[in-house]
Amino acid sequence: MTGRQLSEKPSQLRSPLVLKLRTMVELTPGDVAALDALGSVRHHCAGGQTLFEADKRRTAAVLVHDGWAFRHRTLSDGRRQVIDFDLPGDLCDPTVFVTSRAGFSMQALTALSYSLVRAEEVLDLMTRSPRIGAAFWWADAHQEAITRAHLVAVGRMSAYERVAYLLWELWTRLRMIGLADGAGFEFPAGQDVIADAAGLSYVHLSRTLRRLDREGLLRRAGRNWRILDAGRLHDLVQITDGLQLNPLARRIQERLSR
Amino acid sequence: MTGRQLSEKPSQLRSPLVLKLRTMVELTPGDVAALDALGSVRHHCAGGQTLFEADKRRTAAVLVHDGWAFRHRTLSDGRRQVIDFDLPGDLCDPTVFVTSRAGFSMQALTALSYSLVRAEEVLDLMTRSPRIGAAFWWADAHQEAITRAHLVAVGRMSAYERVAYLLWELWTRLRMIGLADGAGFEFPAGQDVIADAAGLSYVHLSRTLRRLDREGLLRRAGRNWRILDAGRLHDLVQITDGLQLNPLARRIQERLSR
DNA sequence: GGCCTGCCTTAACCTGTGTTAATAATGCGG
DNA sequence: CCGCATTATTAACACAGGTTAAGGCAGGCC
Repeated sequence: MTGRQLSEKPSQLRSPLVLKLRTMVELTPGDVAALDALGSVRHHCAGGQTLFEADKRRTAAVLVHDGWAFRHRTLSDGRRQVIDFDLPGDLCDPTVFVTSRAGFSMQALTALSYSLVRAEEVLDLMTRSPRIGAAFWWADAHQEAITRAHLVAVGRMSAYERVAYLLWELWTRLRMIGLADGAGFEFPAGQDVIADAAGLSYVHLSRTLRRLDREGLLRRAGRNWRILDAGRLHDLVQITDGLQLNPLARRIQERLSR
Repeated sequence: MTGRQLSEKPSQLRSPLVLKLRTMVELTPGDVAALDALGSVRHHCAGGQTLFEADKRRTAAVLVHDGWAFRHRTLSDGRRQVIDFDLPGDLCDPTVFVTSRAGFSMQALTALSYSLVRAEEVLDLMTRSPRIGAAFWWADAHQEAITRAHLVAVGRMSAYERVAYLLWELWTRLRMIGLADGAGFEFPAGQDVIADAAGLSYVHLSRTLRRLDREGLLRRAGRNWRILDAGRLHDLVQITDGLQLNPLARRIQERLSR
């Protein structure tokens, strides 16, 4: 829409990748330009499309610009665990830069606009700027924290708590990128997918959502979900680390920018 | 024991950190010397000791030289999920280099010999050598893969499969570092800890281990566990990624060493 | 050697979640 | 606005795994 300018673009027009990495590591204008270039070629696909599959070789990460996707692993008999949802600005997964095979499959949930970030380009950038290396590593660590909390939820929480946890996580992440407000958010996933994320059957997920409704925590109208009682929801959740951004970044930045 | 020599030390005397990182990224003698220095101060603690706690600030990672530890997250009512076991050579967790608070607690399982690797030192090293940065990042990505597979196991596998999965994971990792052979391994954890790793009650874990025994897959004598039928065990497991080392490293190395 | 203490095992029982299947919404193309 | 296909809900039932509690066994200590 707006032409590229020589000076700083207004941040609204920045690639979501830059916005995200920049929250953690202070980037020089040169870094920003290099990162912007990474996300410059846009691809599109329809909802339901598979972007890559587990155990296949890969040389590029997927940077989501617009739409939702999810990553999952499916066992030979069809049982499926959704690892995580991917939102605009998410890099799925940064691990590809140091690893050659995907540990999971990735599928678009809605129509998706994305870029492919080639591992070689990132490694080149790393050589030139340790700040960029740290920023990508941080993005990876952030995902790791999310996965870890997910493991705790699935391993040790009841269905009710687990679903609350998932809602909380998504709501928090969406608010961070301006796609949700204090009231709630649009959640484009079907209950089968949500159930596979929570490690529940879709029947029990439905029961559980109904209970959240009945008890006044959540109200749904189609894909529009409203949080009615954030306080009680948070009480159920307990683990909220892995979601908050992390102030050590300032320290990293000082170290690396010398 | 043996004095430090000017030339290459025999690899048996190398820090397990170097051995591990080197499997992935080709390191220069300078890199190796720098990494060796990281693990030079040894600390010791008794089994059961807590090394750090979730949500507390940290500035150093723990590098295990000898003994077992585990990382876990405990909910306010005492329910506990073991995230992972830490074996000699493991860096727990590399995430600290880009993150300021632990997402979990760490506890020694046996008497432990370890070093503290300060984030600042690693960041300094990264500035000097992108290879070292990539190596640490890889170590982090490797842990992430393990956690992810663990999530799938806990979320979507039956108790029987899940325990098989855990055994397989530990056995594989122990063989990689020469602490297990084709027959089995020493597993110093009590059943309460193993149960919390599998996301099961210790009673059901006991039942499940008995079943593995009854069906001829596993035989235990105290802490000594022997795998009797690796083939059938592997069939139960399905997911084995995250365990194999990864040949992309060669590519990284080429890129970074120019 | 006997006791104590901390595991591990077993049994009986209970409950949360899965399964199957029928019904009700919802959304979509014509 | 109707009919079809998909997705969500509900109900009835089954079962994996949790809970409680009672032994058993081994190792450490006096």
